[in-house]
Amino acid sequence: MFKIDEVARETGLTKRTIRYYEEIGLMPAPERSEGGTRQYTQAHIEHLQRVISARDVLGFSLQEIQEYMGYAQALTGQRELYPQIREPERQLEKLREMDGTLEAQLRALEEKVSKILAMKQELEQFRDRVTAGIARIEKQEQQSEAKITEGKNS
Amino acid sequence: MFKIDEVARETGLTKRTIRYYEEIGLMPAPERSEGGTRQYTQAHIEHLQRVISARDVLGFSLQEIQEYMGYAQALTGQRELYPQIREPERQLEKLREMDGTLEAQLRALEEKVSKILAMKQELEQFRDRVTAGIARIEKQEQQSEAKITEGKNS
DNA sequence: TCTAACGTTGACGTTAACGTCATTATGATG
DNA sequence: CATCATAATGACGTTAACGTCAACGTTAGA
Repeated sequence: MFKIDEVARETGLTKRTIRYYEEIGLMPAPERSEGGTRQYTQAHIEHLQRVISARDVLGFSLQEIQEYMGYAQALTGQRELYPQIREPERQLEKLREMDGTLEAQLRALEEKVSKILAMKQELEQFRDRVTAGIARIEKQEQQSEAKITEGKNS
Repeated sequence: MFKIDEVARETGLTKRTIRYYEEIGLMPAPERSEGGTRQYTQAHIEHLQRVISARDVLGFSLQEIQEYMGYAQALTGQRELYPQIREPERQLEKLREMDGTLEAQLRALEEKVSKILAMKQELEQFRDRVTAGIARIEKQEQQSEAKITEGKNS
């Protein structure tokens, strides 16, 4: 059981942000002590770390993260795969909807990866030019040093 | 030569956004007609597309994109690799600084890619569970259909 | 040349994602 | 049990990234 300040230290978020994420439903509300103090578990911390990852890495808005986390929660089994619907027809419908959403998200991720890789290549090319420039100048300096030494020796 | 509305259509940005990007220095100010109308070139459009890519794919803030674009511009040769500095010492210093920044950015990109791939794997696992669920229900429905047919035949 | 459609420049509005008080309650500690 | 660091709540403030509206100038076509 952690208090909010420990969670803040663990995750790097501020206390305000943690409460805010709870407020907008981005994280499950933790249990409270008798007096009302929030008591977090390890699961809350992990949840937050996934949120942070999605926020920073994917640049998702917090709303988008909510959708994403819906699936992630279901995946980790914290929530049932699909709610208790009796009619197989409705179940199928729901599952197919989820399948479609997931496919779309996967495609989006793939596109992001390929775009990032393209940028990475550009940066690498540029870095190569920079390192080549460094080598060139260093060589020139060596040569002028050599000349100075030569001059001394003559 | 394009007018702002065409650029907007090409890039998917709004006119307001295009002017805003110019205002904050995120894109080079285009030439103006005698009357003051902005006249964009193909280069401007390409520039904007790179900005969009960095914004959407990397989730960079516009400020971060400015730094990134600084290097990208240098890379495409639109700006000199490094300004006309005469002293090789200062040149070296500048180049090494760029090298450091580039290395850092490359590491950041690599981390992003690996995190995205991790998320992708999770989503794929989940999708597999969903498709399995779909298959299971479809099979059940087939079986009950078969029973009905059997009942008819008896 | 006249006009409708488009462009420009302010200037204020908006939303997301928090930051920053102030006030009041809680809880571990000597 | 007194006290002092923490926690909670509420409310207002802030910043980035545009949206929107008004007032006015520009341009291309009949």
